Amino acid sequence: MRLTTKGRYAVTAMLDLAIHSDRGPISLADISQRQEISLSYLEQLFAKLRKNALVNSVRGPGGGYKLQRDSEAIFIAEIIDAVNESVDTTKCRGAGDCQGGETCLTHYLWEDLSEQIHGFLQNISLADLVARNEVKRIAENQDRKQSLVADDVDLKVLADGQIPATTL
Amino acid sequence: MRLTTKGRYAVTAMLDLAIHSDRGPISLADISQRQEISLSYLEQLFAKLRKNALVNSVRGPGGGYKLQRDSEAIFIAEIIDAVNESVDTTKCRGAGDCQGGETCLTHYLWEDLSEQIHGFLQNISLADLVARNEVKRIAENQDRKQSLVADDVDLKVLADGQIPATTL
DNA sequence: TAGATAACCAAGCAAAACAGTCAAGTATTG
DNA sequence: CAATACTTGACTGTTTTGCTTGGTTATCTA
Repeated sequence: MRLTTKGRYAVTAMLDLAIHSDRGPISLADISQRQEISLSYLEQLFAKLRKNALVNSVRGPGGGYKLQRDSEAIFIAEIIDAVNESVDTTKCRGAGDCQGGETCLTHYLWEDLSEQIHGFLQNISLADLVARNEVKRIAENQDRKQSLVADDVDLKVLADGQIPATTL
Repeated sequence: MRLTTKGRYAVTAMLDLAIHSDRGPISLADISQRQEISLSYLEQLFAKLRKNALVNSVRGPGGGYKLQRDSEAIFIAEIIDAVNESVDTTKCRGAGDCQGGETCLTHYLWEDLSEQIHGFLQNISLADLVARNEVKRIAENQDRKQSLVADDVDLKVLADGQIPATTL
């Protein structure tokens, strides 16, 4: 599980796609303009997103990309994994390599932590983020009190921070 | 919030420190051997960890590094932030830059997500990772340099990837 | 059918980050 | 004082990022 700006770009682009999903296929040029990501870089990212069955492409005029599943069924971890092509290179693969065992020990601990992070991001869908977006926009346009309430809810969810025992 | 092998190395090294905290100062050479991280790379990492008040150094013979706080009070997010020196360069800093507003929206969403990940890792302490019964037992076994057979058994448990849900 | 559109593809490139080396220091202990 | 062990800084090679250029295909529309 890596987390770099590359994954950030991918998530941002996918969010843009989710937000405008009602408009039919969205061209990369549109996303490029809105999100200020270079077109060719988007092309590279979407090639990977497509290979990982996250988006569908429609060629020709009026074409573009669509989410392959509902935004409720696409999770952040998938997107990040898709563009990072995570080839997790743990030095000590398998039990045979480590004589001292200590290497295995902390490696294992890290792997575990990495899995937890992954599980965490696997529980956040694009729809979750879009829903927030709309809450935020509505709040900005209309009432401040609503915004505060929504923020409170979010923060509570955040502060919870509990790792679901199921992931372990 | 970035998450790369660099942060992984740092967390691994800090874990090693936490595990052997009862032995007094731990030299980087020891960590280097156990965790298979180059000494000079460790030096760079620990320079940053020291600047961020996560470790203390003891110079001279028998010297090394110690955790500056209890392992219960050192959180994964701190370690990763320390070595990554996160200067998050969001393109649209402040609201003024974005005409369409959409850029701001998704940037905001990402920031929010990033904060969530950060908050998540801020809730996991070094002690949390170390204080798993099995792991602790394995560590003790390794320290005592028990028979190879025992090691094999332990390693098999490790490779299994099962963690008792009770730990977190 | 011609042409516009936009996905697809490949090669390459500059800058940054990563991972590590090397060498000359400085502080501490025995 | 000498050995140990951290400190500092400069330097190097590799990989990843983010992007450019220059195409080719597929598809829609006039």
